[in-house]
Amino acid sequence: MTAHELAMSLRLAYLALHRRTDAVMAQAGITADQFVVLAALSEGMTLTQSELGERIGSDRNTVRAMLVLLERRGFVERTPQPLDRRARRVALTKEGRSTFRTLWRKSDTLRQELVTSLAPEQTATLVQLLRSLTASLSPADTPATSSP
Amino acid sequence: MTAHELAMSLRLAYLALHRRTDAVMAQAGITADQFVVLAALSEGMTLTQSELGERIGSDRNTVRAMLVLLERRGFVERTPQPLDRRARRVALTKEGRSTFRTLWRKSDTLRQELVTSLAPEQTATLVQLLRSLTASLSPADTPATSSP
DNA sequence: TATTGTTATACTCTATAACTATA
DNA sequence: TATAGTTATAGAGTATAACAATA
Repeated sequence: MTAHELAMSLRLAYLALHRRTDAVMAQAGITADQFVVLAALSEGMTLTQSELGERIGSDRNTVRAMLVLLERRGFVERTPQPLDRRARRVALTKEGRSTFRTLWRKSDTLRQELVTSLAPEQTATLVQLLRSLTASLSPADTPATSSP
Repeated sequence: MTAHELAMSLRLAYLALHRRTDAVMAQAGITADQFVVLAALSEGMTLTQSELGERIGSDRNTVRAMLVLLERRGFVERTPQPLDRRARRVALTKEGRSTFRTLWRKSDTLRQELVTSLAPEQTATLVQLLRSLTASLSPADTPATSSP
């Protein structure tokens, strides 16, 4: 099994999931990526835009573009962070929370489908392997690694 | 381990790989997705645009857009398929093959990095799990499945 | 009738670079 | 000096819909 086959299977799995997610989220006029933002914000605490970007794997410019769209729709709000006035805390609005709950419910079948062919330990294994993959690919690795 | 955590780890792994691939391919002025097209075409036989789309997980309009860009660069050529004159066979040009070989070589380190933290059986397991994931998400599953 | 590919069009995500303001 | 976010800009990938040619 080659690294290239791994790359391709990763691509095909991600794109399939992304399309199916898009199809569900389109009901509310948002995209799969925007749903990822809502989901990240729904997990309790508020985040700065940078922190949000780190969580969802998008850079600050991309994050801003998505937030502007979501703000326009009334799903998120950004308030100045008192402690560090360069930063802005991002949070779901009441409407954002409500919309997210609805979309979460409507995507329930999809999440079930996703793990339907996997035993519980297989899901755990898969997540673990994917995370170690992501760690291997962190940009800081690239330069000739020499640590004493 | 929840389905949502699986979805997120899949997203983060794919995006990390995509970015790293983009960085390598930028040397030749192409994108990670265009490299995927070249790789698919390099595997020997020529494909129709539809077949190509199926392999790389993109729809026919997207495929066309990418092929137009690659054709403009002189990396691929499309010739009428005699047997079915609606279709067009896509193939790498000489320059396309040469460029692909160079890029393949330059992305060697990246592929090594990708599997560096994985034992060989783990890579095989991962590919197998990802494929079964993709299969679970095939769009035909969605409607209330009732087959006699 | 169904399929392959094209045309026209639009939108989101993505990224770079230069900038402001805060730290 | 470095960081958080913005502005301006551009490009790629994506998708939908209507269409032509062919099967």
